[in-house]
Amino acid sequence: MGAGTVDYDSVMNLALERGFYFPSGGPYADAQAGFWEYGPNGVGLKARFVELWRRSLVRRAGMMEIDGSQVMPPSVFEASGHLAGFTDPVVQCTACSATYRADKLLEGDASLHEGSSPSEIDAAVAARGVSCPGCGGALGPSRRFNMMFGLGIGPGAEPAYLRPETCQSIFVDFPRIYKTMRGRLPLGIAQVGKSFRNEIAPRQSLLRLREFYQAEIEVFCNPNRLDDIKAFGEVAGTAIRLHDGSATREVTCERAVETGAIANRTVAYHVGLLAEFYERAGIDMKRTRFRRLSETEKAFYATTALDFEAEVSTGWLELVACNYRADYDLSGHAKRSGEKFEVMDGDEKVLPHVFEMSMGIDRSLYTILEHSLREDAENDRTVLSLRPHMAPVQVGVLSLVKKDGLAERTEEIYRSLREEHSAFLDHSGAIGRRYRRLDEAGAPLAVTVDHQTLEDGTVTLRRRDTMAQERVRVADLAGAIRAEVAFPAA
RNA sequence: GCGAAGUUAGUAUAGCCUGGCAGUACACCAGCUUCCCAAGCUGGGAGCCGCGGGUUCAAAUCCCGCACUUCGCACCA
Repeated sequence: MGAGTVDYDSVMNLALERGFYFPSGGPYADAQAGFWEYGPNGVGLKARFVELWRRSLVRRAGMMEIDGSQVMPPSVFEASGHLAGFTDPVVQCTACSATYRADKLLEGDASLHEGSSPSEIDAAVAARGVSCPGCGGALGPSRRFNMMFGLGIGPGAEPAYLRPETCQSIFVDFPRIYKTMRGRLPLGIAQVGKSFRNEIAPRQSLLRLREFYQAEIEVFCNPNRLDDIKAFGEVAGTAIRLHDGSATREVTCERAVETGAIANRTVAYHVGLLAEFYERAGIDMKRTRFRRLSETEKAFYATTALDFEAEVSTGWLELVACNYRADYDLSGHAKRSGEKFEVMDGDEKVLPHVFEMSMGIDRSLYTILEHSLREDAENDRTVLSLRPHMAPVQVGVLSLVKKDGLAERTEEIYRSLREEHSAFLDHSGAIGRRYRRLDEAGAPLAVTVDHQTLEDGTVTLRRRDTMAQERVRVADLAGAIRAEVAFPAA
């Protein structure tokens, strides 16, 4: 099947029909856009994605994982720069009420800078005589639109915010974790959880949400020892696809450092682990790239920035932002809080630098679905070829026919498997229909009980991708499934 | 936020112009059949027709408002 025959709509349809995800607030008309729910199969896929992330990144690189609060006080976001920087100055036309970003309309105006006040922007609008690009009407006064959701805590409605990224608690907690958990540089601290952004125009289901999952990793390192990574050899030969703005070329992590395409081994090591993780997650790596961001695209804190992107039917999609943030975060929190964020690295006292990998989980799951879905025209079926260790349903347990005690025997086998494996019991309808349903949900294996089972204690084990079957003794079944769905390791 | 088009069962849709019992296909459930790949037969469940208001004896249908979706613009740590 050609890649082009699977598009956004067929993934969306699969998601709705097979319980992967659907809009939140179903029956109510005032449900806002940008909020989606995961159904049973979506939860299963997400759980396995996160488990693979823990194995392939957190545990493999000896990181520590925390789980921080989603609500944080204003001071955190003063220190992080979000209160000042996570806002867009907007102006609205008084005639047609179209809204524009003021800094885009005034691009190139030397009197303005990031964080110009509304009055400075109004002055620039007046001085240059800017009017509405749409209808030519007069522009109203500018205001700042902050993308953070504000909250009122307690009866006094004390201000607080839903976090717009998970990582701030990692920075705030870093000194405590480093001390109490006996950390040593370089130290990765990881967190998976929800973040919230008040997007003006959320679109395309999981691709742009107002409430979404992130998996973030902050690697704290000594800026003087960025090439001092013991495990670098593990990924030295790992290929990554680097995109420099015009061309994409595949290089090994080692070569990327030698040629200066990647600044140091700390960055290259983690980028290599990331690439291996996504390969294991079932994304088609030939349709991915690490894109180097230009100066104008970089976030305001980043000194070097790579976006890990995947090609899907709607275009290139950013899955992970990899930023070298230097000491921006720790020095910001040190200054705002008055606490000390320096730590000892051997006999050297350093304020660690941070390399961040900020992963969008929802987008990653969408990409896995799109890259895994195929139409098998020859056998007239739709197949979700998830890697076996990623599948929300690992094994279907079917009776070929219900009578002569086959149903009862099937249920016994189902009960013996379901605690260890995600199993699905099905008696009803034609066997081919049941196989196809399992194919569409991505179940890699199906066990079928037939009359021979009653005679010799064997069942058939069918593989989703090839439709091939073999006979397996019931006693060996759990082991066979375990081997098939095991998580990969280096 | 702007513009356009939409919103009817799990999914895709007909009906709307011209107001009068909400239908079809696939999917789903049960039974029969069937010893391995969406077969067939019989039966069944499923929808406050996006939400709210108005007109009318009567609204999926006409009018108004709102929400959401898609596409384009704009936006996007």
